[in-house]
Amino acid sequence: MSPLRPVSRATTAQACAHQLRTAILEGAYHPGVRLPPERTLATELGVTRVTLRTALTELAAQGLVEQVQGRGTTVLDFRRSGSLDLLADLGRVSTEDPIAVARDLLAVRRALATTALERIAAVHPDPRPVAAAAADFAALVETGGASHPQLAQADLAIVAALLDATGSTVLSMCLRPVAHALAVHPTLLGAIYREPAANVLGWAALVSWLHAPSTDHLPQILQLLRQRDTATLAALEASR
Amino acid sequence: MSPLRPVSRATTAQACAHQLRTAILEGAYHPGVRLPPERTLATELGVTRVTLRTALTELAAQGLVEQVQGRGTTVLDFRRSGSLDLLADLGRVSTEDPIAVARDLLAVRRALATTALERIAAVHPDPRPVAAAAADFAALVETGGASHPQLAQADLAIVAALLDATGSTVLSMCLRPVAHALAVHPTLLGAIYREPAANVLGWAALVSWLHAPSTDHLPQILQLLRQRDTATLAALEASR
DNA sequence: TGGACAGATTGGTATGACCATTATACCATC
DNA sequence: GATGGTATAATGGTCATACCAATCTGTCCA
Repeated sequence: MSPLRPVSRATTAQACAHQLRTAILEGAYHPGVRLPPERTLATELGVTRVTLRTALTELAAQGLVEQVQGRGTTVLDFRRSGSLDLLADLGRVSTEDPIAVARDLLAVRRALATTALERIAAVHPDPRPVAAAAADFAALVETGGASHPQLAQADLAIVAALLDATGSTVLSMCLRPVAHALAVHPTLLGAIYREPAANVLGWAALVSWLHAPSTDHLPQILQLLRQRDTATLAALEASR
Repeated sequence: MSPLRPVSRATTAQACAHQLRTAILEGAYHPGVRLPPERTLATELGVTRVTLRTALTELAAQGLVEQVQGRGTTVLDFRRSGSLDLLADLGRVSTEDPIAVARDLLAVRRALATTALERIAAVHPDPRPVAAAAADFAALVETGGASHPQLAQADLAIVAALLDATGSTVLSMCLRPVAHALAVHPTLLGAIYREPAANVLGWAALVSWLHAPSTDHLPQILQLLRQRDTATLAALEASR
């Protein structure tokens, strides 16, 4: 695998959106307060009003602000109306306890994974895509030089294959942002891939189950998952 | 509760976004294909390019399209990158089996509710906000004249109170859009509120558990939840 | 007290222009 | 034949300015 990644070319509007988003998530603007008028914000950020509005439209789509003509732009409570994409930013925000965020992300992932596996046991899908993705992950670990983000990327690919196997649009859309948030959580990756060989074993167990999925053997898989999550959290707590 | 709701005043850009969004969800534009150029779309929709761009920015934020300068606007696979807000639209889309969507929404809700209740059992939060919301719901049912959307609204309020009780930002953000999607699912409401008294009893059981939350009695609550979900699905299947 | 009106504030839309990136075809070089 | 450079067109990103539309606020008057 090449060590090169596509360079990221954020537009001006996305830079504005990023700055405003972190400001809101950090609590610089509390829910209910009004943002400065667009004309003011635009000059403060050194962009045109059109560009700023592009950024604000993005924030509105993410449920961070609400715009109404004549009144202004109001900050919303992202706990109530925020999009799940924000989970990825939540780990970086100083107002949230990163370990609590990690704990809840793991718990949600486990809950949804349980549902996904029950679904798989009911439909008996083709296990090969998942097996292939798991093999990629194992190969990546074997080489040894893979960075944590690279491992996370390969991990996400397995999850994606697993979700495709369920054939459920709803499950895919729910679980994927959670997995992504885990993969970009700043302090979590080290704990998750502390012992990559264990991750490989975990996936291997899942893949072998996948070849003859039954709800009978499901508890063992889930037990393994829970053990790994608690171990991850313990490592996280220890490194605090 | 007043029967009046704030009137919706969609802007021109939101109308454009709505039209494009349903077109994509319906499959008029498949993932990977390019949308017509902005200048063309704008004239077709009878709006300025600025307004159209506002709509496209919203779609991009929802993970439906990707814009890159010089190349064009590409349709994405919303199963892979779509925001959870789209779940609410998914029930209306003809390409998805509404009953399958309902089944998965209920399953996800149950899985996340389980996690939330485990969390509540650990922290013993103040049960009064949830009890108050449940009382509102019961009162609404008692009057008899409440419409299904009104009941759904009151139901959402209970879920919101429950999520606030967990104190978990992640859980709130994950479960709320699912609950909202259930509340606006076109064919589901009738099945859910077929026997509103049963809903009241279910919430009452939850509230009483909430006063002395323990993981020991949790399975009974969850069993009740599962029974109600299967009954709802059965009613849905029967009315097909 | 309450309603009507005027003005200021603020977000929404329209025009027109120009910049930056991408894709494509063509050509020169090796 | 493959590689790399270059011109050109297509397309999204940004800018500047103006005006429309909804909301808020204060004032005045009945």
